[in-house]
Amino acid sequence: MPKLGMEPIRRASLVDAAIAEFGRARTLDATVGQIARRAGVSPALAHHYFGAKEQLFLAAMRHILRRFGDQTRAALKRAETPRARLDALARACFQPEQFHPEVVAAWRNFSVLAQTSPDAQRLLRRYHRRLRSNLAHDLRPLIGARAPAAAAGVAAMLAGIYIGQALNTALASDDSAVAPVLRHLDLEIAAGPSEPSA
Amino acid sequence: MPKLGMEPIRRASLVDAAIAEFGRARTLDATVGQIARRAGVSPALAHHYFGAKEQLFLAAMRHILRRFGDQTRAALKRAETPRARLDALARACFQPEQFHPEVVAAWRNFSVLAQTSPDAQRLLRRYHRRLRSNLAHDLRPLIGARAPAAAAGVAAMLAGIYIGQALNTALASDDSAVAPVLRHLDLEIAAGPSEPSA
Amino acid sequence: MPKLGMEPIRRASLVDAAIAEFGRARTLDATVGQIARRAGVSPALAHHYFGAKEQLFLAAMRHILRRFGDQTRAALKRAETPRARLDALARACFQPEQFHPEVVAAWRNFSVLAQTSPDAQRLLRRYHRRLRSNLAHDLRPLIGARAPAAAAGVAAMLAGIYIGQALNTALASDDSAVAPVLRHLDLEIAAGPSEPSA
Amino acid sequence: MPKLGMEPIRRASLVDAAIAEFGRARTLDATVGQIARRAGVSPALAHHYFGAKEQLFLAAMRHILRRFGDQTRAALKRAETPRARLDALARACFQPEQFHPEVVAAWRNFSVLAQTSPDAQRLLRRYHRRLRSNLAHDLRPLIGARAPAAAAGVAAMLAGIYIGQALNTALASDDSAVAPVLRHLDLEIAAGPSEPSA
DNA sequence: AATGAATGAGGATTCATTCAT
DNA sequence: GATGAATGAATCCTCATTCAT
Repeated sequence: MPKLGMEPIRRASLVDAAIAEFGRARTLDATVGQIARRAGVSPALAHHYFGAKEQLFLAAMRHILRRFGDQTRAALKRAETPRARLDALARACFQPEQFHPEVVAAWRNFSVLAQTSPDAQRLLRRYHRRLRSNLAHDLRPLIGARAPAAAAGVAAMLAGIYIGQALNTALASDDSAVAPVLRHLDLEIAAGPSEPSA
Repeated sequence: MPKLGMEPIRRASLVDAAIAEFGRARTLDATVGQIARRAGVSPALAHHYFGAKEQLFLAAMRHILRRFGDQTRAALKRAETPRARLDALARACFQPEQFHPEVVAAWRNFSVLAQTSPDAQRLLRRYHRRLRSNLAHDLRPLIGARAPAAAAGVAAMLAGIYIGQALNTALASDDSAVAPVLRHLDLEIAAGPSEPSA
Repeated sequence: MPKLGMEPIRRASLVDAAIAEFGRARTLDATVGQIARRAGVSPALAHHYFGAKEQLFLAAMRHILRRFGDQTRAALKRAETPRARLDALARACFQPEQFHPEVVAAWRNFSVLAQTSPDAQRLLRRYHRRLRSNLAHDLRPLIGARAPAAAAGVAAMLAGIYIGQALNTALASDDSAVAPVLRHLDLEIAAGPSEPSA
Repeated sequence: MPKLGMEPIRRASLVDAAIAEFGRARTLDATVGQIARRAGVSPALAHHYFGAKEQLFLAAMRHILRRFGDQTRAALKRAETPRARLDALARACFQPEQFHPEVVAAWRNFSVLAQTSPDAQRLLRRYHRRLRSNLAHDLRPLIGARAPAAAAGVAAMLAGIYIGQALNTALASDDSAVAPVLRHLDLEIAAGPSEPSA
């Protein structure tokens, strides 16, 4: 019983199914067939709406990134001082959702896909750029010209902790994850603006 | 013309071929056939010696990790103070070889493989554990009880920077890569042992 | 906004689109989807009007044959002697339009289709029969009873030259194409009616 | 029970199966699966030996052309005068084998394939070139400078008759097929060398 | 009159792996 | 010790076609 206006519904449910399937088949090879079956449609429909597997993967990752962005923005709005905003940013990266198996797997998929797909690479780089730029923006009032370099350090630490956590099957609470980052922020800020950064 | 004692030679050349093939096919799908062809043998021989593709991949990664370990130990031997050893450790992670395309690709392969292969996961965890333990060992004389927590932060930053670098096609010189880590070490050490870590 | 009387318009535009698409995809696999898109309608509409892909292909070929027939008849009307009519017939087969890529491709499609579709086969045979009959009609005053056999020879040469030309990407001017045929006509006519044909 | 030295056997049987399958599925879409099944092997083996469907098709056509060439050369050897050789050439084109359904279908396949495959196009052109050159070689002693033009006419007639015959399901005996060509040869030769060809 | 929705069937191709030699 | 032979299983993708709207 075909109905009109199904496109957005199908797209969304295929994207959801893709993410869920990433989590299940920890391997990268979530197939179009599996995803479609989970979404309750035929594989042909997935191709009809997304054109190719890669596009479906990309759409799934965009979905995750969009949600991450929304949460981050919301957290930033609630913070009032630069330091509070930096904390919020760090904590946003380690929200429980980010450690759901399917999200972790999606990130892994994504970083692999970025090796071959220019679209994925662009998306991934944009994400990193934004994160660094956000960090630098709030570091500037506190440490001045050293902000960009410090932002890079913080961003690296965030990324490193994320994959470290993602490697352990038992995932730590976000608080223990975020601690080293907060510590690093403390140290950088305490060092003050005068000191030249490497 | 079968010869005696070929086993170690064949194994080594298959491992080399696997690593080389990882670099060529940026995708994960280096096939047994391609690897065998590069090694100048039949795919059947690869199975004969390694049993399965996964084992060949693992052997390749072990090879890379062993070389990394050797280089690290050598560098540590040349350093005399704890701080010098910490520097050496950090620099070892960013030696040019670590950024050769095939090594980067091998790491990526490896982290994916670790999701499904218990052997790979064990190997990967052991590597991380050793790195953190090495760092903590040399941090202890400088900052005391805070050493383990600080080691985790440093290790995370190392990992984060590595993937960040690996994502860029144009790879930075190891000096700019190591800078944020040295900076972090400076800050942690300057803070001294008294201060409690988060 | 469905309108009345759209049927002939849609049919015509689908037929045109089919022919155009034959030219574009040199392969036989012009798909219903591509044709419909080019015609600015949905694939479902093509089925609505033509029932099946094959019927659409047939309609396209009928369209081409009808145009060819019209041009031929017009050329014949302008000719006054039997010999002039034979010339006109030969030249009609090599009019520039017959070498437009889409027409060449349509002929190829058609001759393939004729292997499986009785309708197409019937159409193709009728075309050949008419051509031979036309040739024989004008040969009879010149060579008498040998006319049918000679017509077969001329028709064969016409067909052979057409595919020969169609095979070369650079298509010769119609004059060089028609020359062997005119030559053959000259010879047959010069031989006169008395001589028995094989 | 795999045996050694199977490659040539498998290749040959796949080529045979392909030709047979061309005849059965009058359509162009003889699938690799069908061909492989007929040859008693898996589709994967067909790919193993031929790399791709197109190459298998090409090999099949080369096989047919080679046989045709062999027969032609044999017939030419038995002929002693130029005229006898021309007759032999014409008759060779219409030997019963050339009208076996699978051979007719292979030719059709081939001419379609030539639209998209440079390899097929090259092969097809070479065949035509050789035929014309053979004809011209034996026409020269009889009609001098007009030989090339006359050869083109004869070749066209041969091709035209072939497809004409191939279109009829009931295939005529080779004698009635070759008659118009012999007739044309008679006329051209009777006209002698002096007359300029168009 | 027209279409968006949906699919079943199928097809080329790839690949790890097995086994007799 | 080494390999050629062979395949089963899987995957992405395409397309004509149908149907409710």
